[in-house]
Amino acid sequence: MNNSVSIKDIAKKFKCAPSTISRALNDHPAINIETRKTIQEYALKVGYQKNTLSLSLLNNCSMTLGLILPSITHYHESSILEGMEEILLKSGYLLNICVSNESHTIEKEYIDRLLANRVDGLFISMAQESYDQQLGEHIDLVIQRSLPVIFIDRPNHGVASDRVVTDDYQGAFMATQHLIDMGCQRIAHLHGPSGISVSQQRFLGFQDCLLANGRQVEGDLIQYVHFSAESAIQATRNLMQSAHKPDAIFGVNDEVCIAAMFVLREMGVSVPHDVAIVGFDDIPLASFVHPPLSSVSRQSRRIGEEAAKLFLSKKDQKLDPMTISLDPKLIIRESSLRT
Amino acid sequence: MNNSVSIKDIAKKFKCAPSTISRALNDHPAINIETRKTIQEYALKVGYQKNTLSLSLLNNCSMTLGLILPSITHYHESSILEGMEEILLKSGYLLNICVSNESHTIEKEYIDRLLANRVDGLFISMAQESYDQQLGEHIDLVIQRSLPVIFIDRPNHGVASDRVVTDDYQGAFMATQHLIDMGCQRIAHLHGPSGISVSQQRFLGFQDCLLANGRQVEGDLIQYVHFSAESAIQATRNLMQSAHKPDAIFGVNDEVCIAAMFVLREMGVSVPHDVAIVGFDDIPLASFVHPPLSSVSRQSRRIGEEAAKLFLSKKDQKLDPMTISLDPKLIIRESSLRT
DNA sequence: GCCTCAATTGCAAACGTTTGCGTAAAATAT
DNA sequence: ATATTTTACGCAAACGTTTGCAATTGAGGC
Repeated sequence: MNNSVSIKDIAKKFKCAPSTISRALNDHPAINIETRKTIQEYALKVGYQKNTLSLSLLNNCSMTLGLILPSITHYHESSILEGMEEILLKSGYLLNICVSNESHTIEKEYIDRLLANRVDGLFISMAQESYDQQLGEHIDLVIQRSLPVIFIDRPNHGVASDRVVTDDYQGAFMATQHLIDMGCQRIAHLHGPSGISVSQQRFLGFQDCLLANGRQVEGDLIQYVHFSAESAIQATRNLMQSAHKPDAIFGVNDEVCIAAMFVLREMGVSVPHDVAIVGFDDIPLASFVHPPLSSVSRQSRRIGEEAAKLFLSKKDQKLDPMTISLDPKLIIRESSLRT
Repeated sequence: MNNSVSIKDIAKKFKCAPSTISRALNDHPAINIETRKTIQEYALKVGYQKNTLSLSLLNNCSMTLGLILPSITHYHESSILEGMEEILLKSGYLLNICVSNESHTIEKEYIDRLLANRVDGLFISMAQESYDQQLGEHIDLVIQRSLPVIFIDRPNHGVASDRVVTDDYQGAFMATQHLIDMGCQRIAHLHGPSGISVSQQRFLGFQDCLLANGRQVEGDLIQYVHFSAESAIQATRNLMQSAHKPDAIFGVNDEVCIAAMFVLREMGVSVPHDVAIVGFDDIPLASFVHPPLSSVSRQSRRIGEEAAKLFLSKKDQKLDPMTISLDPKLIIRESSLRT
């Protein structure tokens, strides 16, 4: 069944000790240069491949990391993964990917498996269930074992921890201010799932910007959605059917905004003339929908890169918990441009 | 640095042999029921976590699989991953994710690492570089070690192997036939990167459908693009600036079609009236662009599920190489509906 | 011929866990 | 009281690799 050849096998062929083979393959100078070459050539020929598992066991270091995400199908999440991969590739690590599907149970299960496999570190964006119910003990346990844990996007409650995030608050503030600058009077918000940090921060930035401009958040201009386009359909209809129609919408992400634009078009409402729109994430298609969607870019790929770099530096030296907050950029396109 | 407690540590506390602890934790009946409980409670208290690495070494089975993809940011790829995860979660496996970025060098490097970590199986969608240059030896080597390898989307050249794919040919045929049925006379194709199976199959389906309807592929109606929206901008302009303008476009994926619609709108060309459009993949946003995009759905998530299931069944019993081909579904929306 | 030194290679332990087999003690049967 | 079974646990090997230390060999100096 398994054809893999071990150092012991090679040792038998050469009638010598495994230690000699090991040294020869690692080019140890104590081994005769010709012996080395012969052994190396033979190893190549028979396709010897080092078994890292034994080393992991010996050195207590598996060169493997874990990444737990609530989902992976959104551009933001998969970009994080790609950024992370790019850095880790150079450093010799492998990445275990785990999709929690926002479930606390699954998240716990994955953490168990990752710990059992002795990953050297853990990147995690907490499941909504864990976050809502403040179920962080399973993660605290990990941290207590002095295993590096780096939070992505969604922080752990209370506990000081390493984090890489975009400043969602600032991004939302910028987006809202832009809509105000465009002369919008009644700015609605498609609010993400409650309990999730990202939703909360974006709402807060939205709210504080209104207050800073001497306005109030009006309850009937807030509609809750999930992160999917579908969920924004009814929400947008609700907004437009109320007595107090909005003349702008700030959405929790681009998908819900594109869905909103779809509904507005159906209703004969013009974007940006009647309703201006700004989204969040700046997905690649944002430039190509009609009208092109203004959006807050959160440098998704860089989040992954920075998280990976943070792990690498924490591995080398003991550092206090830190938060890396990336600046969002407002990309203005037609959907919010009023002349 | 490492706080993890081992069976040996527990054995010392209880002044007994490690084997006793092992058996107690595994609820072996040979161990006194009360001893068992005491040990189990203690293990729980000190947070004992089984070290799977030692077992992997012992049993030659790591309960870890590898997934190598050219990229992960497209909906199709991340959906495959999610489908795979769902099945593997139940079976106790972990998944190592590797993004080759279409590079042969990186792909080889990742395969090396995965082999060194003794993954129990490998899912791979070959990098374009490997595919173009017929560089498959690194993968053949893996198969020779009787390590299960399952190809996703892009098959290995020649060699009989396990595959899970969508029938791209059939999907393209259906899409083209639909455009013909809608009365389109000059159907253009935004052709994906050459050398990639997916591009080739879709072109072949397109071509054969034209032939089956007594038509020919016309060279100036074929434009090459990458899988990104950006790459379709110029390609679409080229199509529309030629003397022989198309009245329909079949695109290699939805992104290029949405970009094409963007260009057509700029040029004042009406979709579907002047140009009908059908894409491929049926990404979630396809329903929400204007006009809603007709597209061939390829059940991305199911590809991942079937691949995972195929691995599980191959693990249990020796099976001949097989190809699982999933039927594509044509989803007709406004972008191709001519009345 | 003896001592020293360098050049090579081997030995054994270690990482954490499981498991077949052996063994001691206790319980039961005769 | 002896023989037999049952109960409960320990021993040691195994997985593959590295590494400090010991050991062997040969050459060279005297």
